[in-house]
Formats: sequence, C-alpha cells, structure tokens
Amino acid sequence: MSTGIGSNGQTKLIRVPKTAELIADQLRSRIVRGVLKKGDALPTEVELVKQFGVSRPTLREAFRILESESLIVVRRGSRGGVLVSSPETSVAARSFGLLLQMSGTTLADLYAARKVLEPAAVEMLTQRKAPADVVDLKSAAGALAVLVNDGVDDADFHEWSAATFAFHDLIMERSGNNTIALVGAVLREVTTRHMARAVTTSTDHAEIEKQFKATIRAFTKLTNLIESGDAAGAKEFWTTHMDRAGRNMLWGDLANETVIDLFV
Amino acid sequence: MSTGIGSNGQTKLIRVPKTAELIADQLRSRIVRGVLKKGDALPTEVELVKQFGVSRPTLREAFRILESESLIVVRRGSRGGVLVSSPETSVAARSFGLLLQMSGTTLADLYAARKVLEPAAVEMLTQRKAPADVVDLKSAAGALAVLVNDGVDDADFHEWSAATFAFHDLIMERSGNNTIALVGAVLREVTTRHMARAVTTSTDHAEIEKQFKATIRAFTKLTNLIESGDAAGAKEFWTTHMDRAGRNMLWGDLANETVIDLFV
DNA sequence: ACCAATTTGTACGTATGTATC
DNA sequence: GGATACATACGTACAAATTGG
Repeated sequence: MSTGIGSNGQTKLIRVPKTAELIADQLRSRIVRGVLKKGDALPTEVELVKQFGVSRPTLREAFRILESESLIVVRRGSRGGVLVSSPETSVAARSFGLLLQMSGTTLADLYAARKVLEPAAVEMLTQRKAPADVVDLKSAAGALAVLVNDGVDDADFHEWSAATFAFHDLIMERSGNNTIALVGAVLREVTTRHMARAVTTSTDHAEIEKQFKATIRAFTKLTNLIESGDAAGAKEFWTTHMDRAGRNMLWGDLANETVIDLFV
Repeated sequence: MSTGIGSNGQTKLIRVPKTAELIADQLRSRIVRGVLKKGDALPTEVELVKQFGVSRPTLREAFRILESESLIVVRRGSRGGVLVSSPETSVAARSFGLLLQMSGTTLADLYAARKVLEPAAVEMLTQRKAPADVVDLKSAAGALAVLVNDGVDDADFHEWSAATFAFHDLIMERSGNNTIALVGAVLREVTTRHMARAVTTSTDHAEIEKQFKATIRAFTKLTNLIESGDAAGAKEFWTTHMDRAGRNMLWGDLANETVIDLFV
C-alpha cells in the first residue's frame, strides 16, 4: 500500500518534504475542500496507518501539525479519536503575534492600526445597518453598563474589559466585511493579552472606573449615530473616541512596550 | 496554546496538554525570549532527549509543531540539526488564509479590506515621508515601467504582477506603522495566490497591457502627490485608484469567488 | 569513493485515559 | 460503582536515507 512517497531518489535539488508533512497536506486537503466537515471523525490511527502506508509515529507527527493549525482535535479514550475542527482566530492571532513580536512592534503601533480599521468598520456598518444590529449594539453597551454600575464594590476589571472588547468585536463583525472582522479580531486578541496585565497592575480604581463610564457613554453615543444613519458622523466620532481612549490606556511606558510575553 | 474560547459548547475544554506540546512550548519560549537567536543551532536529538527526559518520537512531534510555525528548520545530514529561524509572513498568511477560506470570504471582500488599509497607509506615509521614501517609490514605479515597456513582445504577466505588488508593499512598509505593513503583507499574499491564476487564465493581452499602463500612470501620480506632501489628496487619489483597479481586476465571477484552493 | 554524523522512518510493547455495560 | 473494551500516549530499539568532509 505504498503511495510512492519514499521511493524518490532522483530529485536532489528540491527540498524533499518530510513524510509527516505530506500526510498532513493530504488530510488538510480533505478538510478544507469540505470532504471532511467540522465534527466529523477520522478513522482510527491503525486504520489511517493502513490507508497511508506509514508508521504510527509518522502519522502522529502529522496529527501534531494539523493540531497546531487547530484543524483537528485528538481525544483519547474509548470514544476518542481524531475530530475535524474549525480553525480558530487564536491560531492566526498567535502566528501574527509572533510576527509582531519578532519585529519589535510597539503597543502604540498596534493600537494605531486598530484606529484605522474600526472607524472604517463603523462607517460600513452605518451604511448597511439592519435593525438587529442596532439592537445588539444597545444590548452589548447595556451589558457593560450593568457590570460597571452594579459591580462597583467588587469590580472585576477583567470582566469589564471583556464586555468592552465584545462591543468592539461586534462593530467589526457587523461591518459587513468578513476580512476586516477577522483582522480586527486577531489584532484585538493580541491587544487583550497585554491589557489583561496592564489593567491588573494599575491600582487607581477610581480612575479606571471613570474611564469605563466614559466608555459606556461613548458606546451609547455611537449606537445613536449608527441608528440615525449618520455614517460620516459615526466614523468621525469613533476616530476621536479611540484616540482619546488610546491616550488614557497607553500611558507612559506601556505605549512603547513591544509586543512580548505572549507565548512564554 | 489553546485559549479555550470555543464556539463549541459541548466539548470538554479541559484539554490535557500532550507532552509534545509542552516540549514545543519550552523550546518556543527559549526562542521568543531571545535565549536562542536566529541561526543558532539547537542540541542534537539525543542531547535534547536526555535534557527533557522524553522519547525521540515525542521530541520529533515537538519539532513538527515548531516547524509548522517556521520557528525552526530541521536539516538532515552530517552537518544537520535544528536551526532557529524567524517566523515568516507566509505562516501568518497561511493561517489567516485558512480562516478566510473556512468562513467563505469572497475576493471582493478581501479587496475591500485592502481598500481601507492602503489609503490609510498612503496618508501616514505622506505625513512622515523621508526623501528616501520618494526615491524608492519612484524606483519601484520605474521598475514596473521598464518591464511593461520593454517586454511587450514576450510579456511575463507574473513578473509584471510581482512588480505591481512590490509597489503596494512598499507603501505599507513605509507607512511608519509596522502592524499595518504586516497585515497588508498577509492580505496581499493571499490575494497574490489567487491573482496568479486569474492573470494566466485571461487571454486578452491587449486589455491587460492597457491596465498595467494605467497602473504605471497611477503609481507616478501617487508618488508626485506624496512628494508634494498632499496627504489628503494622496489618500483620496489612492482610494479612487484602488476602486477602479478593483473593478477591472475582479470582473464577473472572480469577485464572488471565495478564498479557496490555497492549500489543496 | 568512503566514512561519520545526524535526522528520518519503522516496529512493537506498555501505559493511561474515557465511555459503556 | 466497578469491570471492561477501545483508542490514543509514550517509550525502547533498530534500519534507512541524507549530507559534508
């Protein structure tokens, strides 16, 4: 049952891909072409070993490659096996984060890029808004307001941040442009991993609470502008809001801090 | 690795990390923290096996993981071994391309996102331009002009496209924003892989040549606007140029074609 | 053309986790 | 709740391919 993989000895110039990569390519091809859909189970290891005519360690190396791309998840146990999964944004965020990290990108640089994308998304969203979009935006803004107003005593800043980011994500999602939504999600995820630390190291609770309340007002105002269909006004308002929020968030050293410590 | 933000509600998120992943995490940590720099050689397999106290198959699985992130390259042979490498944009482009592909993103959608980023980059570049930037832009535009004017007889459209994309990349690179440059490079790479096919399948050579000559004129005009420091004008011109170029490039079915066939 | 160093691939055995009866 | 069957996880040992001197 040889697929003719190991019998090539003539081509020396081209880099011969490792067998595990070839197996991973074949499996990935089945997945992305839709032959295998999300949730489907692949045959067992022994079955695949027979199908591809390779050994088990080689097949397992292929599994690790696809697993690192989050195209599959491997569960052990009686009902275990290999399941097809959907690629998560976290994978792209990780590889992109590595890229940012190795090139010494600062947080201010990263935020500046988001300041370009989000106002554009706001403009698009306003132009194509559906009633459901406005409802959901109000709901997301309301969720943050509930958290901040009710939870003053035992404030969970991580929870507040999560609600804030959810609103930002919603804007990108509903922009109507899938690419912008995905890029925004990736950049936002990289930002989040830094902000989680920044928010906890800050001790001025009153100041933080004040900023979050300003954020809630900004969310409300933006939602109103979107609802009224004022695309230019919404875009301009969001530009100034992100500019102001960025100055408050990226104080001092944090702005010039490079994207690091994401994967240590 | 996995952040556990699964859209999958039912799956157990308590994922026991496999030893290969743990080894990969440790090695990755050494690399990104700068303990191991690009070009450095890791110990041999047998040495690492002794260091980590795992078996060779397990260690090799860790190699495959890091290799898929292009953090290492493994050469075989007498002077072979594991070398530390820098992550390439192609890795991020691949994971991001998978994301686009699985979510059924169209080429028109992808191009629309680039129409947001590039004009913003043009504006930034104009505001912060150094003399060298203008020189290099002129050089890049001139390179395309030479190719198109001299090579009419045996036109190599792939070469022409490469020169065109080089100009686009240069704009993003010199925008002063590293994040935008990297995002632009990733999106551009995904676009390229499709365009390479589209350009070859088209047979109307005269029409293609006409479009490329229009592109050269646009490059020249943009360079002049940047040189004169007219940020708003440059941004507006580039918006209209990309709009027009997009309509010419994404004719008919191609616009609604989804991002596919990248990894089959 | 040989040889040494190194990764690559194979084979089999044991351990461990998970669902089902 | 415990025994059991099934599937992956991991380890040891060995043969083959590749590269550089």
